[in-house]
Amino acid sequence: MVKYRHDPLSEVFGALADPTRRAILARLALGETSVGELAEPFEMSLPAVSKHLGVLETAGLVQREKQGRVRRCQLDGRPLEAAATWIEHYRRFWEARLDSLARYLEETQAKQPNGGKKNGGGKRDR
Amino acid sequence: MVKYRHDPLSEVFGALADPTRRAILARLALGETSVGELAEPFEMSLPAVSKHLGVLETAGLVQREKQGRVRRCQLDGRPLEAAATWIEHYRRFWEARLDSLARYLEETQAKQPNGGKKNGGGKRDR
DNA sequence: TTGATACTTAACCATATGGTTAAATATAGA
DNA sequence: TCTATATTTAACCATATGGTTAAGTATCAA
Repeated sequence: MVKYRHDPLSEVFGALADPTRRAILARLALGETSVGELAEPFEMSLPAVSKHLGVLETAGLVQREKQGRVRRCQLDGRPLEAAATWIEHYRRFWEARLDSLARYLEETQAKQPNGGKKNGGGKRDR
Repeated sequence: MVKYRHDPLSEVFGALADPTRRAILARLALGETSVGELAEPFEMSLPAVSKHLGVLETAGLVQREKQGRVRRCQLDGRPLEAAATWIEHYRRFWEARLDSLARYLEETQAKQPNGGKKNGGGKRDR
């Protein structure tokens, strides 16, 4: 159907949306390794890990470099920056709305000495 | 095949891995709206938007609340926190490795007055 | 009660994703 | 040159995703 030309942000978030790939990044954060070494702790075939590496690579999070018959993989954290920026932006937005709600509640309480309760002494339904 | 019980982090990152859904969150950051209002700017059917909202809702990023025949949708930024924390962790790791590389290069340059070049005056191939 | 409005659910389709095994490729080493 | 090692590519499968249209449900309003 091809709805959008793969945008970088979607690729990065998509790459992070899998526990195996996050584990691979976790391992790679400790230092570079070969594909085989990387695949060893996982209960899946080597081709499966190789595919995950492919996803991480097209997202720009991993670089594979051929050294003899071994491929050394290393983390590239740069694409995480855009992702972090995006998240932080909306997180801040949301927190700002929370803050304004808190301010509103404080003001309401300041004006209504009963503690801000609406419908102060009325009957409650259950 | 069902490989893992949907973990929250994968759901959040998966929800963010689509431009339509990110646009929905962007709209919702400005304040709550109905589903119809939310769907209006998108070139897709209402059911499609409703499905996207479903994805965002199961990721905990959006809450839908029935008010009469209208559904008010609002952003919930809380799940973004875990996502931001995860990303920041690995970003820092990567930056730390960059820093230690930079330190290494500086040290190398300090010891080798030729500017840190290996193979100082030798022939270059190619 | 009847109809319009605001959605959601169902059924369907094409493509993507995540896995498998088997075969291909490239290089190191005997 | 032959063989073992490291990894990718190919072919395949089941399920997930992102979209569609059509039908269903709930509520407001005449």
